[in-house]
Amino acid sequence: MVAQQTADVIYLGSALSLRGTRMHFERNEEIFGEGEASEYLYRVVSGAVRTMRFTSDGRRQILGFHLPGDVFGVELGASHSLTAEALSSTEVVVVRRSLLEKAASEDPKAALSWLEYAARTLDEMRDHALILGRKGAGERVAAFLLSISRRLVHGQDFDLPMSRADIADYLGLTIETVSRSFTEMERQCAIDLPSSRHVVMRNPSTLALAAA
Amino acid sequence: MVAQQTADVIYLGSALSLRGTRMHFERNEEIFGEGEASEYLYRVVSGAVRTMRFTSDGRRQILGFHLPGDVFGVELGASHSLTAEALSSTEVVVVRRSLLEKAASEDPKAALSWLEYAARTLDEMRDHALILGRKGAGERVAAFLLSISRRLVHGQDFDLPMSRADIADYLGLTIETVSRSFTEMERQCAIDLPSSRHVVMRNPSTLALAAA
DNA sequence: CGGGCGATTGATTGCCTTCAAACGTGGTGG
DNA sequence: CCACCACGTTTGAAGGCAATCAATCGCCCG
Repeated sequence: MVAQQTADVIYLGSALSLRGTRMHFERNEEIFGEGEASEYLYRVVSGAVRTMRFTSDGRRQILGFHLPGDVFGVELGASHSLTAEALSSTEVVVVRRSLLEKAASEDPKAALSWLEYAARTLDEMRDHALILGRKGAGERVAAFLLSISRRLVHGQDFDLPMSRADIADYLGLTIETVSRSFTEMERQCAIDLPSSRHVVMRNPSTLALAAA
Repeated sequence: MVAQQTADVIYLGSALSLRGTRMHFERNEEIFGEGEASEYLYRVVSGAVRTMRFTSDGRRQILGFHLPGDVFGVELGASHSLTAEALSSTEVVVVRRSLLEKAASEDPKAALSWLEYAARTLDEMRDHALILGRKGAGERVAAFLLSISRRLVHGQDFDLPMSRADIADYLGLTIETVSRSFTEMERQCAIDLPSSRHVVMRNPSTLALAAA
């Protein structure tokens, strides 16, 4: 089907698209590991992915969540600088890294599109550093919910693709603190939690205020 | 002098160099502000620079320190996404942004060099996010000292170009906690502090251990 | 010599973590 | 179909680490 093929493309920046093929990963399956040769870049079709880095003693910092439509795993160096795992059963499009390199080395527009993607990623990481360095637990969780709900576009309720542990490791908190923040926001009528993964945005402005 | 002119070049990545001119900034002087049109990119000749972002209520997160030789202020978008200030009397080379854009749009090698720079910056920011999200005060300060000493290349002692407040806002801590961490490391004979800005690395391996 | 600012040190508070237990839900096997 | 188990989540209690509040120190400059 044409529609199917249209979906199997990775758009990087505004002027670079690459045709790829489908792959599937199960929940918690590693897509690539830190230090591994980077053979492919990826786009999430369905499901979700976490990318992360570890301290020498095993503490985990999740650096990004990748939702349907998002591109991840793009490396300039020979090996991956992050580890990526599927949050749930996940469908991705993969494109050989060599195709990207070829396009970028032949066409400045392609290279600039790649750069566009890198710049956006960097900007997001800087915002995250601001959150990690200077915000309290409630502010972090509120900002997280706003960010995820915005990215999942739907109306005012959505399903979180990740566990409390994942959220905690993304926000530099513990599972318990994340859980308590959720409970507190429910008490303030900012959100509803009909189940632990399902969030209803009852009062986004309260949430925005809490995110400072 | 030829030597002087050689210094007035910004090297971005491995294959892109741009000739620029000198500018001078005083201590705490703003070099550019978040949201301002980005007209130039910069390289530190002498002195040092901090780049930072603020929360809506004014808390500051320093995202990077830029030491002699370092490039900063490179933007892809029309405006700066950070604020930059001189840490002390600072000499920089500035290059018009349009020159970079022209080079990158004409030559894929130039664009890839720019990308190389962006990728390195992103990688550093990810490491910093790991520190901010998952490390304790002592670990943060130890990692900071190791990083700065490595970048200042000299032997085993050096002058910190930034205040305790700057270090605190970089590491997501308070002035007092940074100060106490320094004192504690001195007590453990990992460093000496003949003055508050002068650090002697007495035992880098102890420091490396403390950085976990 | 005096003033001001940055750094250090001390005392106390408070937020988040840690430890612990109970709860709920989804999945499996009887 | 239901009982049971496992795992993720919530909730509670206690502790610890860094923040805050406060005072002193030391140094650079006028």
